[in-house]
Amino acid sequence: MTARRPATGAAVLRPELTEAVVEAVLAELAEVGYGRLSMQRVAARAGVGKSALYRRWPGKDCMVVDVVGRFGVPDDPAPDTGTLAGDLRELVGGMRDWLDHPRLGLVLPDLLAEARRSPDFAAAFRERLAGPRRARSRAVLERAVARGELPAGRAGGADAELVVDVLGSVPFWRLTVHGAPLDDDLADRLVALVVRGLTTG
Amino acid sequence: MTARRPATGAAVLRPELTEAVVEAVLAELAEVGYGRLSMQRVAARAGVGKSALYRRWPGKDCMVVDVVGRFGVPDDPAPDTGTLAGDLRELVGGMRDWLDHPRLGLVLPDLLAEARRSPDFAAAFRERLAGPRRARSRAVLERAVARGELPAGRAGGADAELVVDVLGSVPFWRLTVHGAPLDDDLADRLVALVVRGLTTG
Amino acid sequence: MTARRPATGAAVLRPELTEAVVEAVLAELAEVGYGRLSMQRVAARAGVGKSALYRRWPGKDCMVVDVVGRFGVPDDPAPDTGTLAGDLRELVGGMRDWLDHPRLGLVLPDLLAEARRSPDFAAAFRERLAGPRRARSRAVLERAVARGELPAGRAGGADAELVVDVLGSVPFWRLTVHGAPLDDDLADRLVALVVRGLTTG
Amino acid sequence: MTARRPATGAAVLRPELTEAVVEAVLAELAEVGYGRLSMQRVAARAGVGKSALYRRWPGKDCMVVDVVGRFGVPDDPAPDTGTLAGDLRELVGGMRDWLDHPRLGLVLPDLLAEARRSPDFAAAFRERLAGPRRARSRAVLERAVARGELPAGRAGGADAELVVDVLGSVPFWRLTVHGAPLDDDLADRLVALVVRGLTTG
DNA sequence: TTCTAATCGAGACGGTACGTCCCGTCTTGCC
DNA sequence: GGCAAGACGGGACGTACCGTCTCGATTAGAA
Repeated sequence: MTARRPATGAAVLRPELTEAVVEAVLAELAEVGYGRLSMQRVAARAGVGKSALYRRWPGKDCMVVDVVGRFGVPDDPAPDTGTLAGDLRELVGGMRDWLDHPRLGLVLPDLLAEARRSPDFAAAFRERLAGPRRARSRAVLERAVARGELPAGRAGGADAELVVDVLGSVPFWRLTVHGAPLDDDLADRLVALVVRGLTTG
Repeated sequence: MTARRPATGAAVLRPELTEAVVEAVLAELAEVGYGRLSMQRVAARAGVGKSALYRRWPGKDCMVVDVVGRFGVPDDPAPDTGTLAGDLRELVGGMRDWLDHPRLGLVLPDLLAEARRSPDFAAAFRERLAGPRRARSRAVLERAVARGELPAGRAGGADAELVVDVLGSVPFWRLTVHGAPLDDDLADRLVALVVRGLTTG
Repeated sequence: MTARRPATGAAVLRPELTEAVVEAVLAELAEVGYGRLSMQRVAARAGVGKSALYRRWPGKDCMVVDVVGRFGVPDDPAPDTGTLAGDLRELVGGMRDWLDHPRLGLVLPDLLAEARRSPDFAAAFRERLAGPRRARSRAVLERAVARGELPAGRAGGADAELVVDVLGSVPFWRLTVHGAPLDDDLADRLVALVVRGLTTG
Repeated sequence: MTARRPATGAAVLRPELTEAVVEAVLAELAEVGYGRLSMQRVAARAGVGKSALYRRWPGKDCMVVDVVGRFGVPDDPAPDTGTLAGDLRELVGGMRDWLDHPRLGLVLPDLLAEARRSPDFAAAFRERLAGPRRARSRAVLERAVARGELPAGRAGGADAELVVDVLGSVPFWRLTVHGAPLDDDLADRLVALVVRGLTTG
């Protein structure tokens, strides 16, 4: 589920071709989705031969995971606005924007569907895409405990896990089931609900 | 205003064949998913000709939506355990069991992915599958308001919408992203989080 | 290879439907030919149900042979102009006109092709179509012998057989291989050639 | 001005596959004829994929014309026995043998029928099959004129055209309408008839 | 510099599925 | 029982891709 490396230094896969292919894969994914993505069309769109694709990846699955993996992880560190609510708002907003991205947004549901069936795919997905985002959310919660905003017991363990899921799943669900991204009002209400849920009782 | 009768002669689609096809579609969906589902395999599995399929549905998309729609709506009414927490636990558990169903569970992510791209598909999905489930959740919240467990202002409007999303999306997210269904402990914690979020502040 | 007759007199095949079907068969044959003729289209064109066709004939082959047989035999007797050359001109002209008929002309090559493969078809073809025309030609030759225009020995036996073939095959060949009917000049030359061939030596 | 070479890379249609397909087409044509010839059966019989067929020809029509065209032209030059009658006997015998060929013989009527309806087909048929054979017949007649056996005026123009038709059409007609090839006696009589027709008057 | 080995495009290869059309049979309900 | 309407299983059509494989041309490191 990852890119091949050349065996010896004799002739190296030309990186500009790889880039062209990556661009083409993203464009095709956005337009027709994973299921209807065709290696032939990707190759044609990138202006390369089919063999250039199969030389880099063993198949469609791996190619897509690898390509999407290159663009899924946010480069910036976890938000730090000084308050839990502020940080959560940032997280939810970031998730929403990622999902609504004109290129990547349409792809995530495809990947989830594929992951539900293929364990390899699921593992790659968790490692490359879900994992890094979850780590950012955890960091926010831990910082809130450190600041004393949250009781350590509740936010540190299973509840943290749960909140991480809520922050990821609700923006996804709104976009997919309702066909429109989570608006600012609902995002604020979601953050407020979670904060109240974590800090009371 | 009744169902249209043919002018003369009978030639009605034989219902036992429709049932056989529906069974075959579910089985194929569970095994290979929507993307790799093949009409000819469905026909062969059901022991019918391909034309029997195309006589009933104009294509793969419609067939799958229709077939899944027949099994997506729970027959039983909204749970009524007497307490909001109890009702929510029922809802979350029902959602989890539906998603984890050996036949339907594997299909939902496929449908979401398809819905994200095709507006027709999305509309059918919302009407046949998402809508009825959301109505059940709303009924639970309204009953809690009627019982005085929830303040009317909060549970009636946008917050209710939000909670309905949380109840649906988290079980889905656990199963899809983590590859394992929401366990009882997490389900309880989710319900508790939501109840605290709704009743405090 | 012939039409079915009703077993008993209880309910009789309605003759006006038969006529409509025959018309439709001829029209379809002229337009698309035997190979691409479809029972469905014939039934639709005739405004009847498919079962009306299969109730009258066991299949496509028989239906076409029967229909064409109804129109292939010239009603008028063998020509009698008083001279062999005149009679032959009439025969060749009649053959040419029949082959060039807007409805039947396009069908004969289809029937020949079918006959080459199916002995039943060939027998029906010979009996219904080829036989009557050959009889007319033979009558002309016999009359020429009776008039003393031809020596009995030559025109009576194998040579007559041969001439009958020449008179039928050449107009067919011109039309089919050259795509244009035998013109008057060539028809005259053909007759002259045959007459010289028969009367000299 | 040589054959065009591909810009880069090879990927040339493998000739041994073409040969296998040609063999399969001939075999299927002989067995079931043009109308019932099926591309998938041809492919299966040749042991190739269907796409190998469509890569070579755009459809059934073209494939059959091309395949038959490869085998329709006699390699040997026009016969030259020294006498007109001898040459004509050779021509008629050759035509009869070609039509009675276990593979090609059954196909010609199919082709004629198709040609009668499709001008493209007819043109291909005339160019590839009929044309070369007619040229051979014409050469024989011209040689007879050169030898002084025939008067130039008669054999050179329209009468030659006619004789060429007679020589082709009669063997075809016997085989197709009577179901049996022209026997030697009738062939001799036909030649005699034509020679008398050409040399007298 | 020459040799050599891998990459490059192009595309043929055997397959599989698509959705459409038609086959000949069979069933149903009206006349 | 004739009849229309049309569902039924089957099968061929021509198209689009799949993943593999084979070409000749190009290119770049190792000898």
